[in-house]
Amino acid sequence: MKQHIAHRIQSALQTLIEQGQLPEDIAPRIQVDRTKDKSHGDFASNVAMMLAKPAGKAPRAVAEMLQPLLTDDQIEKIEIAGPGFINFFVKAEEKFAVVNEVVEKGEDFGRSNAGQGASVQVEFVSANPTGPLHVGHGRGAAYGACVADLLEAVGYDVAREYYVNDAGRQMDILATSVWMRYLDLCEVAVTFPKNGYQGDYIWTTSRELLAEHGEQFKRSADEVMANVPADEGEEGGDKEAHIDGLIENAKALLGETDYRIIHKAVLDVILTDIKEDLSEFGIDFQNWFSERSLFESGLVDAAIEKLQQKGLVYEKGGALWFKSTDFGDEKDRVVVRDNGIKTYFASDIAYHFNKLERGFEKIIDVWGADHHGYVPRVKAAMTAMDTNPDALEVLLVQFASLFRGGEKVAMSTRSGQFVTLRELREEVGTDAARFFYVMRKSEQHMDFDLDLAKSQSNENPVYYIQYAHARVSAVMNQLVDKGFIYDEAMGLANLERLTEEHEDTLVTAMAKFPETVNNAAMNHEPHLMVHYLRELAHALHSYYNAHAFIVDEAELRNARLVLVKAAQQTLKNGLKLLGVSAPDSM
RNA sequence: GCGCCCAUAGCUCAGCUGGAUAGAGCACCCGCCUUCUAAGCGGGCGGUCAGGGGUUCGAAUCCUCUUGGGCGUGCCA
Repeated sequence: MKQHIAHRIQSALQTLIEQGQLPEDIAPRIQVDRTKDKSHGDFASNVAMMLAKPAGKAPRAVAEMLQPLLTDDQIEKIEIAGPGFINFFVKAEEKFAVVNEVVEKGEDFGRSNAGQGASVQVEFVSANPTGPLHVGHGRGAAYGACVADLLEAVGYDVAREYYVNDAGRQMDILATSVWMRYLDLCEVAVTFPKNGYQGDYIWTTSRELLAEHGEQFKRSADEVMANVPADEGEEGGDKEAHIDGLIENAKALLGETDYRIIHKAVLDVILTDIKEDLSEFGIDFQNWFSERSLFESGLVDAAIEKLQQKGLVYEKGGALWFKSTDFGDEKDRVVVRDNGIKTYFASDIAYHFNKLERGFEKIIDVWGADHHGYVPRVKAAMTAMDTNPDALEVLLVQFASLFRGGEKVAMSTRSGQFVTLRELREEVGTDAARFFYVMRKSEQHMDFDLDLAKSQSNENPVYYIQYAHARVSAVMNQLVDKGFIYDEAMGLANLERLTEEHEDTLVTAMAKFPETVNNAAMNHEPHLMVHYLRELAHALHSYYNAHAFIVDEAELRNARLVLVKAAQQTLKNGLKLLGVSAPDSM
């Protein structure tokens, strides 16, 4: 409808230009908006005001020239109001046509082909596999999932990917932590390093290793501790040097093969847990991309080599630097450290190059906002690698703080003192968690109120929307109890019987759904869907309170029922996009 | 210091790419269940859109400065 009106205005302007009533060189952006106030009709355009100056006429005069040219069989009336707005009142039968559309399309209502099948990769969560996901990861997970689902709904070919940081020092610390626990189980007298990973999953893995491999990895305490610098807390101790010493010994004593078994064992345990956790959270990835695979397949070396050939790499202080300043970064960045270890950034160069090599037209990375400084250097690398940096869009998600009883829940990743995503789901439920995480604009800091998310009351916004959905189901049950049979065809044939104000409001809200999906998808803003659904639910609740649906007269009854069922379907489709269930009873 | 983000009702936040009288929810006050679920509905209270300047028919929205917060600024990931 919006586009239809825009076209009408376009052709009306053309006519006026041909008649010489408007200068030829005007090319306004035709803007048609939904009105906020019903007295302003259904749609309004500001073209007259935009054209006032170039046309050398008063806005209202321009509007009056346009008005007679805009009449249409879908428009009830056109008014000129305020400073020069042209207000369009759409005919009721046009407005109610959306009910037919919803009935026809069902769960596809709201979907479109705006993306035209373009392939998009959305990479999100990508938390280091060094432990279970915690609530901090939850927001990125929920947000990324919604962005991906929304893009899919508007016709993009979406691939969800989790980048597994399974290479590097943190993983070595993890593997060594497991080994130390394993040694403890073997009754070797070793002290667990201060910088090691705590947590049950470390013990679990070490027990599994012992069960499966016996004492294959057992070494004496003297061997394990040989030449290892003192740990923190001891005299002259340094926890970093200490753990690095242990890692070195672990690799030397166990050999590549056995060390890898432990490394892989703990990685498998953690990844399995993360996958299960996310799946229960309603999020499934098409691909889990291993950072290690980038090294093993030589892609990291190839990327560095490519930069070298282009003269974009130099050596300084024993390290290898990438001249990212040539591409707008603040300073050059190290890709290979003086100890020969490649940086995380080096694998990221290869990774982003590889993403585009795989044929994605657009790649989206969802990162924590604390990584925002990282964006320029990745884009610089993409340019240097002869790939288009504009193909990458980085979406930043601010942290969420948990509040319980009005108090901020203190969290630190140190020594397992954090609330896990699983605990959160168990405490507030998946629906509330998904909903709360995307309720706020992603780049906004947010306070996650546990008590509110948990509360089974009117204070909880999730229930408000779910309740509206359930209510319609309750009405349909009631219908059967009263001995009526729902007749959809009769309802659709009698939509003109729906003349109440509440019915107009409801149907108008429903008509906004497709554009809301499109808006939320294109702008990567799932919170728009949250706000929309609240509005739709409100329209339904108000209608419910004002009018009985199950009336004696069959035509009116079925017309009302088909309307509320369409509203229910719309609520369901919207909730689905947020990963929230649509219950039939509560 | 430099860079990025943010500031709207008592609280938590919307405000679509510049539009008409700045909106919700919660909290608070007043009403509505013999009628389809009251996890609901209706009404009320509540604002110098952080502050100054600018752009124009029109600014919460765009530009600029100030103030006040958050984050980043590693041969960490």
